[in-house]
Amino acid sequence: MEGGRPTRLTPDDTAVAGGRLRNAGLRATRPRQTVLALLDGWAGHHAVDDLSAALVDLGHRFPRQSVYNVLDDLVRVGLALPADTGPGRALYERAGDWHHHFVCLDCGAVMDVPCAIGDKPCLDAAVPGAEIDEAQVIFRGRCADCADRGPADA
Amino acid sequence: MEGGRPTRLTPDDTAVAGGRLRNAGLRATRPRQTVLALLDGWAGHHAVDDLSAALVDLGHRFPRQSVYNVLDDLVRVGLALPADTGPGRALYERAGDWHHHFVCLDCGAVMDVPCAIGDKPCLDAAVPGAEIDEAQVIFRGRCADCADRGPADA
DNA sequence: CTCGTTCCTTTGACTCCGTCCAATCAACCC
DNA sequence: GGGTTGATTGGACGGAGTCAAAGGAACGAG
Repeated sequence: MEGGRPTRLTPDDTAVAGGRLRNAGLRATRPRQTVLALLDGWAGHHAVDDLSAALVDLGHRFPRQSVYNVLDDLVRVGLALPADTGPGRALYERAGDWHHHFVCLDCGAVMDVPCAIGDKPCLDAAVPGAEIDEAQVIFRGRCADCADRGPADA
Repeated sequence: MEGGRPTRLTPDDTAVAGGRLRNAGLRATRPRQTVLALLDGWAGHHAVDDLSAALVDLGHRFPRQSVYNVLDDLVRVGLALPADTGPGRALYERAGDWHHHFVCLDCGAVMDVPCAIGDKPCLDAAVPGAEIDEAQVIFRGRCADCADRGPADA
């Protein structure tokens, strides 16, 4: 799997992240650069706590609130995406093609599902008068690993 | 809208609910009968706290945990549905036709969106080896009321 | 009807995620 | 290199959901 959790962030990484931030109209502060660089090098879906822990491992300790602030900003300008997987703690992922998510009911794994359309909104709904921005699909079931392990046990 | 919050629960209501519980393989305990009767007579999507408050108004005070337990059981046997609307507090609704949800980004209103198929899974996904039980769609945008109130203000 | 087993309910405290607020500090513009 | 604007920080708060243990109720058998 490409994009495993980065083991270090080079000055280049943060510099690139800074440019992208400024391009998006955001100030290139250290927390933002760091979080964005981390997210860019780390595929998958990550809870705020996981991101915080990863940052600590990389030598950057930020308060919880800073991570929340940064993620809110990144989502607002489209540099990060909130990964909809239903109730529970929020997950974030780096920006990319519009896609959906499959959630395993057994092990909780989350994986991307390519969207047939690739842009949003990719489905239409019969809601009179409403403006639909996006249609997010959550597939639920049992992933290949769990399906192999047994018909329906715990 | 039919099915506004019930103002009372008759002995008949709870008796009927008891029968449905036993049919589903559950013991017909008082909390279960009461919650199920309330849910059946109350269309829409309700948070656990809202249900608790409604129960108090009806003269039934149950601990939070009892409501959680009952809802878990009802969902497990298919007498209630968790209404997927993304991160945040969990919403529940009475069982019925399989459908999706539209969430207004401005006012937070949740409304049902009929599913074209009406059964699950209503969409397919390219997840090799996985068993897909359901595909839940969350539409996001601005509801008719909010769209009328202004182009894109707060 | 009564007993007994099994399952459910209840109680309280606890954990975790996310938010609010005020004060300090840094980034960008000139 | 200052000044202004905006972001970061830290502590405290609230709310949703969970865990474990003890008491109580529902159903079936006798």
